[in-house]
Amino acid sequence: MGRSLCCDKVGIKKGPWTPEEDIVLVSYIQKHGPGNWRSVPTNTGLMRCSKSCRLRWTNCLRPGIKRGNFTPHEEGLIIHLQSMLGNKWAAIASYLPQRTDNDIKNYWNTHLKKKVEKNQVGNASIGYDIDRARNSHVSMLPISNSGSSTYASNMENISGLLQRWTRPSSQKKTDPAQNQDSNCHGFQDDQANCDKEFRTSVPFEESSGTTWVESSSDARLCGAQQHHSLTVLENWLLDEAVGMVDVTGISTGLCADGVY
DNA sequence: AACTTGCGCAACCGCCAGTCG
DNA sequence: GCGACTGGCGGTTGCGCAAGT
Repeated sequence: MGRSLCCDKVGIKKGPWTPEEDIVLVSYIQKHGPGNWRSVPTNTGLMRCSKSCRLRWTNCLRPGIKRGNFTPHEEGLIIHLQSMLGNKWAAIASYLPQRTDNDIKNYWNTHLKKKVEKNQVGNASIGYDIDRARNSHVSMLPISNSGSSTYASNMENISGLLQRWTRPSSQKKTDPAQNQDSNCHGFQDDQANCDKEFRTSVPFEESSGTTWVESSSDARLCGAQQHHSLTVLENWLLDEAVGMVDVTGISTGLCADGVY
């Protein structure tokens, strides 16, 4: 159409995100919520295009993302869904709320595609009841609503996740059943795997007091920098919570009601 | 120990659909 | 109805690391 792409603008930074950039982005979204990505670079001072910010958030920083190996159930589900839906990764990802479409796409391209081609994993007997899978996430997934809506981008999901995210740590510790529901997608077999995930709570300062923000810490950040980023981010958040750090004037914290 | 190869995955690119004025 | 614009999606690239030689 002749218009320039956002990423073509002069001064737009590309490449891997730094921990500092992650902090700024997370802080902003904590405060304003995801969405209106166009305003994110402007309001945060990040030298990134809006698309890059959205991608970083949805693929790496948003709460509830599960990292690590795919379980046999997840694997089977992806194969089954791929055979049914084709390369509709966003649609497939809606059945695996802990996984991003990018993760699923990468896993398919690097593992499952070869497996299927070699018939190491048969199409038959995957054993998944798709309706059951869908219903198990009915409160989180927008599948039946609009075709363009996906898990990763759905405001209800984000706010829902953050509502769980902001559960006081004391409640979390004393209510294991609730612990499971947010990050496990309903299959009992997978719950065992979810239980293995190491989870932490990071305190956030909030206008009305301290909110405990929980996140799955197995690998919330991405790539080789993830461990470093995680450490820096958590340390910063801890420091921020006690007023030791002030980065770019952006205060961390959730909206008063804990929802965007 | 040095080099090569393959893999995993974050990030980018380009297109499309939806929305708004 | 139309064009501008934004957000979302799928395909692809390229970097970093681990395994192999």
